[in-house]
Amino acid sequence: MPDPLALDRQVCFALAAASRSVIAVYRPVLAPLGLTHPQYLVMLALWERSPRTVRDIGAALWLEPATLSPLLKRLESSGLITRARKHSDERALDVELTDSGRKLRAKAEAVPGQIVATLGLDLKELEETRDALTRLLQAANSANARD
Amino acid sequence: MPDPLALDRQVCFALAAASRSVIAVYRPVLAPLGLTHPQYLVMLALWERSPRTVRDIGAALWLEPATLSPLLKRLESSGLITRARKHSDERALDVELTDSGRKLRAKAEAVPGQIVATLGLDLKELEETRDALTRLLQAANSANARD
DNA sequence: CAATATTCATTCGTGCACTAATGATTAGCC
DNA sequence: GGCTAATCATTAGTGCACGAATGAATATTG
Repeated sequence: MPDPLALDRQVCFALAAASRSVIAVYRPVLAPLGLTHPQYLVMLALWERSPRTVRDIGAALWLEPATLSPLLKRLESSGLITRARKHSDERALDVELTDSGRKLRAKAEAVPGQIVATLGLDLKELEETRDALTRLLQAANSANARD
Repeated sequence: MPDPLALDRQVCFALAAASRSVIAVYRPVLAPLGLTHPQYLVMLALWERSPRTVRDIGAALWLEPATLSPLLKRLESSGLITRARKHSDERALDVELTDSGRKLRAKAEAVPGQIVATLGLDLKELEETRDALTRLLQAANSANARD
């Protein structure tokens, strides 16, 4: 009878460790862009659509506004975004790309290829893993919403 | 032509978001045990073998000593472990379970089942995802060791 | 055996990430 | 129109997580 508490049988351990380790692969790749990994994800969200509110970005990335608030200030002081209250609703904050922020996209386009090459994994397997993770994310989000 | 920077195509996003969201599922389950998720992983490592040094635990969990040092102090003040210099090598620190720490294992045995039930996912798919993540972890660790 | 290098844990500084509390603004309702 | 409730971002507080620097102890090497 296998031990259900064995470390190498835990999904949560494989998940947490893989997440940290893959982010570590991104670190030297993103450093020349002046971005951390969470900042990179925010930029991906803004390259898809800008301006967006803090809440909207949080919904896309599954991050709390409390997490984004200081992060966005750092992106602002890096000159990649602007932060300004929405005219139609003074509670909300419009986060918008600057020219510099838009320009950064060209450099970022090389990132995914570099990561895949560094990992040295089959692209097909990588995409299957991503889809499995997306299903897991949905299941976990449903569970968290139920509580 | 699909956009390679689209958020929902990024493995790193699915990975990071799933990791955070699954840990959020653990939170209410671990709270009655007085443990955070990283603390839970350290306890798993110690239930497999005790005493262990900081470095040894770090190697098992892929965590830096700088991360573990304060975490272990918190586990010590919770009364679950003891911290003492090794006699054979005064540089190293022996981390050892207390009676209270050993006893906690009984309660922890219910955790994996609760999580799987809450996620409501097929156990077989979950194990396949775990194995895919383990391969990804190894690939990322190899890449990080190469730099 | 003595100088040097390595190893181990810790501390410091920075940056997430979450919960709970706060304050400002808007929406809903009588 | 004014009360109440909901919504939005921010702040405070706690706990990871990492790189770099530190200091103590052990290995290694000339």
